[in-house]
Amino acid sequence: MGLLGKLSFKDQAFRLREDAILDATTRILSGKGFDLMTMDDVANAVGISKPSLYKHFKSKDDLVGEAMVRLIDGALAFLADMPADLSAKQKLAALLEWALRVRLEGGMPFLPSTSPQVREMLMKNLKYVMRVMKLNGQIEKFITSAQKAGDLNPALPVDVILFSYYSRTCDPAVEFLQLYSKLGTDDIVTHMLHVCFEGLQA
Amino acid sequence: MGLLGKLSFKDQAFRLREDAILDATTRILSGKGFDLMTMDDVANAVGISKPSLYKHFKSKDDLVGEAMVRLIDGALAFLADMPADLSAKQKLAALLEWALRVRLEGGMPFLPSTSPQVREMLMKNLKYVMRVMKLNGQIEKFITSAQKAGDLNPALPVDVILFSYYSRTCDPAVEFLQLYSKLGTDDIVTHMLHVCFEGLQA
DNA sequence: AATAAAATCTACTGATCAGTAACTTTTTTT
DNA sequence: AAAAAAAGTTACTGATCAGTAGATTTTATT
Repeated sequence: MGLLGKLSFKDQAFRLREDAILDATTRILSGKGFDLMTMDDVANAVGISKPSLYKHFKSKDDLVGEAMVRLIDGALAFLADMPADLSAKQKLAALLEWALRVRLEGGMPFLPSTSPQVREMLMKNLKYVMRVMKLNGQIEKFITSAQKAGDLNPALPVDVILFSYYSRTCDPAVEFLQLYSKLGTDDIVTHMLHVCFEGLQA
Repeated sequence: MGLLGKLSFKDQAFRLREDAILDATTRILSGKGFDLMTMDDVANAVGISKPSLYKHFKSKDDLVGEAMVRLIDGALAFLADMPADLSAKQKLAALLEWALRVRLEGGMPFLPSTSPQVREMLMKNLKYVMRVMKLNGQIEKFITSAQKAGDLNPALPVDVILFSYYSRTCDPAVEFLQLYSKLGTDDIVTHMLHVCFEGLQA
């Protein structure tokens, strides 16, 4: 065991701490957003000093970028594990449900921020950009397949469906229903899926 | 004319400047959001010094509150001017279209922010709260009427429709389509209206 | 056990920002 | 025309924050 065992344990502790930092970051980001989140918030939430964060991440931007990368990796993993026999529309619905449940448990959306500043920051993060392009590619493929299969409206441009779909993954109605209505998680998810695909009309 | 005329002109100049401040605030809020908007930003945009803003508004919160009040007054005025013969669903569609066009011209959404900090700030502004309640009341009335008329899905809770509807007035897909697609304003509006009421399905 | 290296922390720096004090300019009043 | 008041500005204050320097503690090595 000797030397190698001790080194491996130390690496594991480092990674565990890094995960704790990313978990805390995710929670604080979803509650406060990028601009109001401070490095002291994150450090306090983990129970370490702020400069210790810099052992793991070069800067606040780096930290947030990694948290976003982890989130998108989660979505990509979810897609990779999806049963192959689902239709493209069912896959889109399953991913939307996954994203909604992540959010209802305190996670955060993976739509690129509408804030130009945050978007610009994330666009400098190659790891993030590559993952977003991969995820986009997959979702676009589902959309065009579902349009061909007659499950999604073929008269709507792919862009319109893509951006609307992303927007439904972080629909603020979710937060409002959670805060102000008596609906439980399952009902919220069910209604949100319905509104996304069927709209509001009768 | 004498004294009264001069006073009235001075008051008018004061109000013109106040409107210019609110216009600048609206533009900057829609681009940067509340947290990143600074009083210096607003002052520079108007062409006056920062302390001069405090002749009109007590604080940053007061300024932003008034900008939001003005926006909701705009929506209420739009509703008041609506032809009486439109169905409830048509009224909802017309208001959504109005809101989307305001946003496409650089204005900002009137959905209460999902940021707890901004929400809390606005909840302290009685002028704002009263107007939101009035607007909510009217929109809820349209929703229940449209459900009864069979135009909106009666199986969806009013809350779900209300919050989803509000969310569609500030759908981030609009910004993304504006930035990244070749669609013009009218097409964006048309598609967004369609997605809101009919959803994404075929 | 003593020393060196690594890790973590407290205290600090420089930049930013809301709001204010003091100064200057403009307008009004006498 | 001179004085007073009002309006507007420059310069300032205190608080906050990302990131860092130096001090302290912990761990590893001899």
